[in-house]
Amino acid sequence: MRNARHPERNEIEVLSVMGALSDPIRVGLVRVLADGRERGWGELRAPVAKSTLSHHLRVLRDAGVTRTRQEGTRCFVELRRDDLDARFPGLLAAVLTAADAAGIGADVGLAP
Amino acid sequence: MRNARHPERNEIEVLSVMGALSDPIRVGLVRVLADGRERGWGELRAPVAKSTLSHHLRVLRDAGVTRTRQEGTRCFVELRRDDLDARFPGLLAAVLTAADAAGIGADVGLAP
DNA sequence: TTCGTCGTTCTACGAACATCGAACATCGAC
DNA sequence: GTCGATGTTCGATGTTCGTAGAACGACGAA
Repeated sequence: MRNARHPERNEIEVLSVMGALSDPIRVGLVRVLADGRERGWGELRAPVAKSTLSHHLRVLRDAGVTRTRQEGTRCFVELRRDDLDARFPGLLAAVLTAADAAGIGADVGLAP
Repeated sequence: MRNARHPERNEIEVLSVMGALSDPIRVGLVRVLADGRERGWGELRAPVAKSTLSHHLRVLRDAGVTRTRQEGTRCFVELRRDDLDARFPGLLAAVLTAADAAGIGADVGLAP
């Protein structure tokens, strides 16, 4: 959003990323974004209130996991895969594989 | 830990592991154990009270990150590297590399 | 301008967490 | 049996987290 603080690639901290990826909703969001496509905020579906979804997206953004871009009145979210892979090689892939196998965050998805 | 519950390899959950590895003290403990050697409880040094250290070791154990063995009145702790690598390939290595580079948990060590 | 949409922020609350000191249980040594 | 060492557990405390609803600010459309 407006005061969005996206950490630079070399400012991304592993503890923050681990913390961000220890919640099922947030892992679900990452899974949805894992195809590399940018998604509109309103496209995202999660079993939580709007304010809670905003909170989770903020945690991901602050940790450096996602990037949020504002365009007019709406936002687009994207996974910072390149930055994460460069900084923590193998981490994202490991989490995605495990989450996929366990079905974690399966209740997070996209609008029909 | 007489009632120590060590999850089986296939019971280890990625969210629990991520949560366990999102605290600097616990990451420091994992770094100390990363050489694969089993360590005595009393050998471990961390800037927290004994009860707090016990708590952190329990979190790691419950998550399946470490294994605790009791021998008489003392305990020995060990990293479950094989199980973690088998279940979440690349995860532990990624975290250890990042933690090492950032000096996370550097205040955790071994008795002289 | 007025209205409605979009997403954030504020406020609040219960749950979970990190922390400590004290009390406890267990075991080996004397 | 008694003592000391070793970890765990309990109780308390302050903090952080996940959650929701309400209010807000920014923008586009009518």
